[in-house]
Amino acid sequence: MPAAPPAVNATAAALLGILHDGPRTGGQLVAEAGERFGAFFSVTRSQVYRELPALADAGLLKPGKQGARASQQYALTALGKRAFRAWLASGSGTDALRSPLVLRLLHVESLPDNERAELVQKARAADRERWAVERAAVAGATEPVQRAVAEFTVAHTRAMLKLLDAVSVACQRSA
Amino acid sequence: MPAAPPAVNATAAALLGILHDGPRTGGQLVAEAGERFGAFFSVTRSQVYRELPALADAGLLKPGKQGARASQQYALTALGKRAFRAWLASGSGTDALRSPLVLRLLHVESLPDNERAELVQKARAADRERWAVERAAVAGATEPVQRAVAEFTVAHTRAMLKLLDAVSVACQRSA
DNA sequence: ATAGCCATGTAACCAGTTACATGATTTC
DNA sequence: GAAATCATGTAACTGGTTACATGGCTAT
Repeated sequence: MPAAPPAVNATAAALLGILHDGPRTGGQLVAEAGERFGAFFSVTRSQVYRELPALADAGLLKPGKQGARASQQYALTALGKRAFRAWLASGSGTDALRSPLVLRLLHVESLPDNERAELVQKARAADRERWAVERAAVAGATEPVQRAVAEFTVAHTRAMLKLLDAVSVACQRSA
Repeated sequence: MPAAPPAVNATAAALLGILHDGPRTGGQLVAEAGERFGAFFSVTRSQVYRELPALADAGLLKPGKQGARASQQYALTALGKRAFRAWLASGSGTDALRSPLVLRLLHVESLPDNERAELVQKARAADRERWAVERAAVAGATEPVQRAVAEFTVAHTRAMLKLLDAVSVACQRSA
């Protein structure tokens, strides 16, 4: 049997996933990661540019042609494909939510009215916008799994909006 | 006007929040953080033990009595209270979700049947358990804000369960 | 041609995680 | 009283973020 592929982290796996659809350059990966799973998995430019050379060193990617502006194309290798498959199967169960915003909301009653209102309003505006984008993604999804994932992100954002509403109401009442 | 309190990160803020209810030792903080907001904001022991001396150095906490087993009590200072208030108001809008599990689900159709089933099953079992705990928390919540937050976590977990179901169905269909 | 701009890539920093040492407490 | 155990605390490492340098493209 072939040597076990090296273990990769979630960020690297995200990139390997995209590279299944063909070679990409760093900037393209950043953009595509944002589009495809920005709603439930954030990836930053710097992470991408740090991972790519490391993955190439590990033999999971093969550097390809140089593009414009010194951009470097990378292509998936066979080992890279196997590393991705291994990551997929190595399910770490559920993953923890970590939301500073909710933490703030828990203590929001100790804020003066104006600051509290601003906090809630800003969060609500941001989430409303997110929500619209995510609903559009649901409408545009054709594959059933992609559609289900899109619906998940919509549900998540809707839950947050509901929370913000409830907090808003609770504070008015206690005022 | 008084000097601006030092900026703190979300982890530190979580601890400062708890310490509003009285002095605590490191271990107590770990336990209480897990109970109070483990469902939406994870805090690990090591983070706590690194933050506490740093916060004391910054003057946000004041070391108190030594407890059993060399455990050190810390109490909130006036500066600490102001730093917490400042953190509360410095709302960074919405926070990004980062879920390796969803990332896996997106690609789950490329896994062999048995591995796919195991991944989905394990996640489902873990989430079902979480869900039960969270619903109990809703039932036990008396304060309206706390209740709304608890309901948010329930909604989040329910959305994840729904996603897992949908993925499961989609895969059966395509098999 | 040149000035500004924007994509690319780099490096230093900060936060989160994992794995390990230490010593008090409890149990036999 | 000795051994095992478990809470406490520490240290090293990995991953995520922020801030900066560089150089090709574009528009005037």
